[in-house]
Amino acid sequence: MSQQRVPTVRDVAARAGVSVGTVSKALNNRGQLREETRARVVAAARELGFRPNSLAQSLQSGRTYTVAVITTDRFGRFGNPLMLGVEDALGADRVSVFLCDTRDDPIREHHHAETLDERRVDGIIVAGRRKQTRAPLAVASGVPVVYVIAQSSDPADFCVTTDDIGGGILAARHLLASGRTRIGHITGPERFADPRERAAGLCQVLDDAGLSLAGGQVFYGEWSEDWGRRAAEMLLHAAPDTDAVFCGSDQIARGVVETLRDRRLRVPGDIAVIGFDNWEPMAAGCRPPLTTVDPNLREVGQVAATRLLDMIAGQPVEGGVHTVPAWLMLRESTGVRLIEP
Amino acid sequence: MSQQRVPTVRDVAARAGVSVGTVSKALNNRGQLREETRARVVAAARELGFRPNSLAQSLQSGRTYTVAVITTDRFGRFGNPLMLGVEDALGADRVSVFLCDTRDDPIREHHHAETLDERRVDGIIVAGRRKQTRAPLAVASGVPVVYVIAQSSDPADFCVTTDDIGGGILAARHLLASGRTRIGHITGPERFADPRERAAGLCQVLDDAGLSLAGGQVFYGEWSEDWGRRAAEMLLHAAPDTDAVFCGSDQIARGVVETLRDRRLRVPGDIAVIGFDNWEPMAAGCRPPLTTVDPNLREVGQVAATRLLDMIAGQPVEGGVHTVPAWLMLRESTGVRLIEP
DNA sequence: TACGTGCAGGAAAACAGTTTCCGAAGGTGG
DNA sequence: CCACCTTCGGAAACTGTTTTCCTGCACGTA
Repeated sequence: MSQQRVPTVRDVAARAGVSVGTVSKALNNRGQLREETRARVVAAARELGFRPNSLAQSLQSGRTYTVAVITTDRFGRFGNPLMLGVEDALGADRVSVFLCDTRDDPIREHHHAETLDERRVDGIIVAGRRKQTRAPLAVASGVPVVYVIAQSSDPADFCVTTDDIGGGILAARHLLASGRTRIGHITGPERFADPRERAAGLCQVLDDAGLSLAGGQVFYGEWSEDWGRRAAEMLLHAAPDTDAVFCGSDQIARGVVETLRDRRLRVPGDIAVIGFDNWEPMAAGCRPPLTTVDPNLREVGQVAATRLLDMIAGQPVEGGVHTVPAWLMLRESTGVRLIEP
Repeated sequence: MSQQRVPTVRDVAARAGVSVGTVSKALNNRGQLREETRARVVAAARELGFRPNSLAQSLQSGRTYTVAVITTDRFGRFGNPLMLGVEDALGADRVSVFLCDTRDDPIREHHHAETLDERRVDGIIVAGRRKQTRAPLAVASGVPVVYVIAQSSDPADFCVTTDDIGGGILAARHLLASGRTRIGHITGPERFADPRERAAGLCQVLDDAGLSLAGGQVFYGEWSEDWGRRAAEMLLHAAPDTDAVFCGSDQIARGVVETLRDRRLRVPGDIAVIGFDNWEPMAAGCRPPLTTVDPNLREVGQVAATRLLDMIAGQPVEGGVHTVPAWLMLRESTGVRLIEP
């Protein structure tokens, strides 16, 4: 095994016949050096395969060019587009990211916070799975923290999250615009803020249009296909003339569509169905493919990372909650209604 | 903003009335110190909220306690259980993980490799999305690298991957044991090794049992529900008496199940269906819930990380491919066959 | 010839720890 | 009473890099 020691500035200096300080200057385009000297140093560095030790650099500069993402939701699918957005913003700056999964365990979170403290990360993104208020991350004062989806209980903290009310409005307007008027809503647990906000957005639009919810209530339940199937039965029982269902997730929507098919109801011919999440494999694999509200998690991640970078750069970022607008992914499940079924 | 400087050993030393060397010894249980002195230092450190700068520690020790995971498959779902396994193994050792997404771009990969080189990570896990042979990661000699799923073209490298042949065998045996004999196979693209191996496992068991593939061929196609739907039609057309379908993914299986239902064929009553991946929301949300082969990605991640830790610790790890056995997640789609349909 | 001036590059001090070596007490035995 | 050993803790070197200061040296001018 060629266990040769990795070369340092000293090795480069020796090979180029200069001092270490000169090597640093040459490699970083600093100071006053003859072009010939600079070239000689660069050549020596290349020949040795020299890579500056970033630990030493960070120790000296106080910047590590690392950011951590602390998440409770790795397993879940939400983390993926989010991370993509984060990397979009961070990658440009040569910032590396530590991924820390707390598995919803406060002890693990604390443990990670300590470690990150010691590693002197430049900033931290705390990503929750749900919209809720949480205690601020216990971390050394001075390290910028941005909260994502779940917000900090400290109003001075900056938080970026999805616009669920807006998503509900978007879905509602779209259904109305497609000529639907008897709209039902099947969604997740009432104890979570996300489904409540989506429902609020929907109801607001319905109110404005002088309409009311098909079935007379929001069907709160679970985030599962099975709940979608069961709730669809309930909804159709309560309001057989329903002509659209807004679902709180694509999974629920899949279940709803299945029940509708079992009942020989056509989608979108008889009933339009709209989902939430734009979880590609779920929504696109559905028959018919699902129109769905995309909460724009990638953008959420991008905004979070960008603002974090601002804070790291010392720009003042005022606290508060920044919401990223959702958008509508149009597919077939809300297509044109058949006039004569 | 309370921008107070973060405390260093020097601050702790001053407060405890000792020298910096003593602080280090006290905090790390090294050297010969009176218990009283040690306690005094520990108290001072706690009062100041002292956290040792791990950059300085690493610079000195040569170990960073960081590992990087370079992946082409973040967006995909495979990364999640894999990362879970990696963290299982790494977490115990206080090792932090850098997550690098190459997005399948060799330039990005190279760029990441350079950065990791400079960060002096202790080791690297290179995770591919598919079983294939790839060029070794271009990284400074000496840094241990473990390959996951995709293997290195250098036989001296260590690689851990899934057992797709074994998975196919598992599925086939299970179907046979449930009394099925006319088994079809619908799967992903033929150009990938994974689906070919799964098919090989299946065929091997069928051969041994003196059976042949329903429909006379493997139905290679795409990793989509839609392909599952279409291929199921083709299969039933070619072999109407098919009594089981082994699918190369849970998505395909969902499509197959849908076509079967459209055709009024009961699952598992008339036809058993078995998937691959054990992608929970897909498989469990299916009606009936899908029996499926779990490729054990979490275990793959664990093994990879554990061996990497071994390599970092200096233990010789011999190159070659280590495969992790798959297991069967039993749900309802392969339940007992109805004798009289 | 003496004296600024400016350029090129070296020496050394940071950064924040750990570790090795060494010396000063204090106690013990001859 | 003195030599010696142990115990405790300090001083300094070291990790690899950047940065500040400083010193030669060549050059131009008086």
